[in-house]
Amino acid sequence: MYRAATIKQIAEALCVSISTVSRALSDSHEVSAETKRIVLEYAKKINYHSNPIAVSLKRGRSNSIGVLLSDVASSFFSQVINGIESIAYEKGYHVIITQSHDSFEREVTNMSHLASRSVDGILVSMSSQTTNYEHITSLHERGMPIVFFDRILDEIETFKVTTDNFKAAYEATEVLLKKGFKGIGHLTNAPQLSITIERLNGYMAALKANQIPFDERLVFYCHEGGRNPQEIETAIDHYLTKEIKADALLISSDRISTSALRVLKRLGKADQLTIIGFSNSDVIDLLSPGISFIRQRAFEMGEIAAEMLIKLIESKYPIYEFETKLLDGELHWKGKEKI
Amino acid sequence: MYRAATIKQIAEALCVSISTVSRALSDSHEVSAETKRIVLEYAKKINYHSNPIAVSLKRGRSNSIGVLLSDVASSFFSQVINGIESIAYEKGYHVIITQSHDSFEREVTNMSHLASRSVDGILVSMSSQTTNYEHITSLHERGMPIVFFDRILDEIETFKVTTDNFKAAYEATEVLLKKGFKGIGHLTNAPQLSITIERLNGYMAALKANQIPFDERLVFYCHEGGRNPQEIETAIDHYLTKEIKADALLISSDRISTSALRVLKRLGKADQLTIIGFSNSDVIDLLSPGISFIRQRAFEMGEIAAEMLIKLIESKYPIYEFETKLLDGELHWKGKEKI
DNA sequence: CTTATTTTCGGTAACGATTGCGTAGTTTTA
DNA sequence: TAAAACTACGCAATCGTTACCGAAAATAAG
Repeated sequence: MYRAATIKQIAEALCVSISTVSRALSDSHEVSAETKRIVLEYAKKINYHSNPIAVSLKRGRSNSIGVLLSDVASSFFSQVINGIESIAYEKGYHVIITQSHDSFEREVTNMSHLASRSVDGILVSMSSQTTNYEHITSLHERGMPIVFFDRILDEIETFKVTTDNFKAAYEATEVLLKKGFKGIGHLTNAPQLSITIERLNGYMAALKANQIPFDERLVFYCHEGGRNPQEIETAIDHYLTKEIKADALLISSDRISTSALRVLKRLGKADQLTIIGFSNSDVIDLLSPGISFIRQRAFEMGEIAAEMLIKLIESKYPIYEFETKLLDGELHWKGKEKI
Repeated sequence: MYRAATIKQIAEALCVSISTVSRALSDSHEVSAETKRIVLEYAKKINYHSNPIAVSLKRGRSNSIGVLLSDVASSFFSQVINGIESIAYEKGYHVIITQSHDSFEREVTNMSHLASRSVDGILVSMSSQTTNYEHITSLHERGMPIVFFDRILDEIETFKVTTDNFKAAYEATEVLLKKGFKGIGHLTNAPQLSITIERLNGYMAALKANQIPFDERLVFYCHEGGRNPQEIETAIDHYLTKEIKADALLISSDRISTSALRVLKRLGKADQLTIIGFSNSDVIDLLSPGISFIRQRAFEMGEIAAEMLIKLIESKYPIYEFETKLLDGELHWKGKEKI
């Protein structure tokens, strides 16, 4: 088996002490220029690289950050990861990805797994099933740096970054109203998620601003976030019943948007419901019938989250001032006016 | 700052030696049942978790695997990651993701970054720009377990898993021929990639089997893999010229397929070229005009790759028999017949 | 030419866990 | 009852690195 070179080997070969080698390699002023040169030269010759595990043990830091999200195989989250990775790479951190698949149990085990793996900090986007935050608060209280992105948690005071969901949902609803739609349904995610609440509020505010009474039958929650196709079928059936009188839908997630469109197409009723959905799919513009969408600045969100976390990790003094950064969604209207 | 509990603390609290605590925790027979009970109980009480960094240093293994691929924000690769992560999680490994963005330099630096991070093994899908394999062979020769997936490398003898690209391209070409298309173009990736070569061979073999002479003007390589939209524009322009007489395209990647479709739609010539493309997008069925596609078993590929790598890592004896596993692509025909 | 001060380096104790070896104390065997 | 064997535990080295402390040289100050 392959054994890497160590400073001990260098020390023995050059007849100097281990300390001197260590200092020479870290360019300490406590070692002469000549000795440095010799050590560096020999280190390069035998292809020495410091053992990061030993350094981690010594320093109590691993230079890696954990990411906890529901699913990597989603256009939104994979773009976020891309952003996270770009910053982490730049600052010399490793990214360790774990998926909850929106399961509470997996979120809890992943969380403790990451903690026991001594990551220096964790980026979290909540699972939609989570209603108990004990696993996060306890870790946070014991000093683990945590930054929330997308699906954030009000209960914990720290840095957060998410889309301005209120505004995005408000604007989307308003567009639909301006285009003449009367019965705007809101098909959304699990009710406990921050993004669900924010978007619902934006939706309701837009209705109110336009003197449209809120009808709670027009709101449908997908507790499984659209993982279960049956859920979407039920939702669409619901909106297509005569009493509801929905003519447009504001849909709160990528998966639900596309699933809903699929169901409508299969039923041959795609023209009955105009969809505007949150989506970061890179082929959304090619869909037919074209659906309008709100694109989130996912890559940027990943970058900002990673920057916030690294700032938290590397701060010499405890931080008490936290920011919640809101990113604007980009609304793309592709539909027709309601006649 | 948060400090985790250590066996030393347990030892002091219970007035036993560190060795005893360590043995009790690992359920050694050299410690009495009573002592074990006391230690385990106390460990649980103070929420003790062994420090994996210390264990890694001692054991010379980190229980983490590195992944090197071009881009996480792609439906195919994100599904592969999903598969990798599911196996790794199950077997107690961490997954460290790095992206080359198809840049040779990033591939080299990521590779050495992963190696110096002492991952126990690496899963590699080659960058499309890579033509020099020194950074991989040298690491492999020094004993680093490496498994290739998707874009594999013949030069290195190890486990590999990829789609049966020859067969998939052969079948796709044959379907087009059976449907009556005469001028089948092949719009593909960078020429040095294994998948490019295999697919080209499948394409050519299908032509030959149907007595169609091969016309090299019908093959167009996207050296940047479609990252540059201009590349696709040029390609489509090329296929739309009269001399070429292409009426269908076999496209070798997800990004190129959708970009090509976008260009065609913009030109209003989507009906002139029937597309069949490799794609793992989960909304490909909703596109219009509908394009036919070959779906790769991405999740399964990730699972298999991770299993192979962990087998390699945990094998007590050196392995000399390697397998290259080929997964069938799933062909979905959505087009019309050529009149 | 002494006495300070600086430069340069070595010894050694951590970091947290594992493990071979030694050894009391107990039990088994002859 | 004495020798042998076993049980249950402690000591200390080790993994590769860093950092504190001390101490020879080398230089500067008086």
